[in-house]
Amino acid sequence: MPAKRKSTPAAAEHAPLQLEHFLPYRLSILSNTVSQAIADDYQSRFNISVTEWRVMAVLARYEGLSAREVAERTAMDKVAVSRALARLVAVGRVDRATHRTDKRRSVLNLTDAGWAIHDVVAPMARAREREVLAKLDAEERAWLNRILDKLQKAPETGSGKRGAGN
Amino acid sequence: MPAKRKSTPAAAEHAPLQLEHFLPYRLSILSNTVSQAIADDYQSRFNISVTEWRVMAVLARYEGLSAREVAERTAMDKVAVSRALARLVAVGRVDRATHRTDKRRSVLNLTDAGWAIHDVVAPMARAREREVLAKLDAEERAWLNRILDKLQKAPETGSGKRGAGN
DNA sequence: ACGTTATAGTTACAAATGAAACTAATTGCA
DNA sequence: TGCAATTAGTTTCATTTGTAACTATAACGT
Repeated sequence: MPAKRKSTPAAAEHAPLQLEHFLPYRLSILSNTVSQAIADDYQSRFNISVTEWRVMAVLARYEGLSAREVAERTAMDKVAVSRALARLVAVGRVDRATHRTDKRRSVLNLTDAGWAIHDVVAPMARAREREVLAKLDAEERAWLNRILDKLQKAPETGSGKRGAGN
Repeated sequence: MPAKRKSTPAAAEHAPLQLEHFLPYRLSILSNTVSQAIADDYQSRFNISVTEWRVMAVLARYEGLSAREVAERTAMDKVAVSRALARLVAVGRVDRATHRTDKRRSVLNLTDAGWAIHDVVAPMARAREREVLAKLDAEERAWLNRILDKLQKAPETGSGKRGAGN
């Protein structure tokens, strides 16, 4: 053991992680960068959060969903969905009715105002995605798709919590 | 326009996003799944957060950093680092001294207790990463690396906030 | 030397998030 | 029927996080 250890590139006996090559860390940075870039676009303009936008996005695709179904399709938990919906209904972007035969369930739809926002934000989001993907060539994009599919599959039998983290 | 619109796969005129094919969304899910899987390991056992772990990881690699340098290397903002350090110092996992010539700066190092935890957690984290990567073959892993490098480069000239989101 | 500006880090407050408890309606089944 | 167990959704409370303001020290320009 060296008597005097120099400051900067240290501590080899402990095999420290190199964060910059560590997959979870890199994914986290990338995911945040990309999501933020998109959110910056609409957050200021429409005062809408990522959570809210995701709810609107699924309601645009599937009309008349219940809150639970929204939660499933957004990979958010039901409390987060409940809160997002409360705000969206309050500002008149989503219409909430009660299911005819099951009075526990709500029946959710975008209002005209909701659609109007959707029709601005969705193309913006797509454009941003395109910008990001433009850094890759066609072959790389194909591999990325394939890799994401494989990584998302088979959540390794065990424990734990899942889900989107806005 | 159809007089009666069926409920489920709706609203084509509005070109809604398909979240499940939307890159930012997929990255977010994947990143959270992977980070959570690892965090589950150490969070319960050592009562340590992702933020704290990242700080410890860079201090393991570079001794004597200042808080600002830790922030740079973890891609976290300085407030988050300050808070993580406060806890780490409080529980005796990090030692904080003051820089000789610049009394604003702190000089941070893992304590023995900090190293002990590091030496358990780092191999666990690496093992989890290996589990995730085991879903890919060697070729896919190579592409993934290359793709992540390219995506992380050139944060598209513009605006915005960056950073890791624990 | 001295005031201005910049930098390191912390604190205070508001908003977002997560976990658990809770209400209400529905289902299953004895 | 009638009651225990489920399911949908909300509320409450504690914790976390983000933003801005703040303190202290150092650097810069004259």
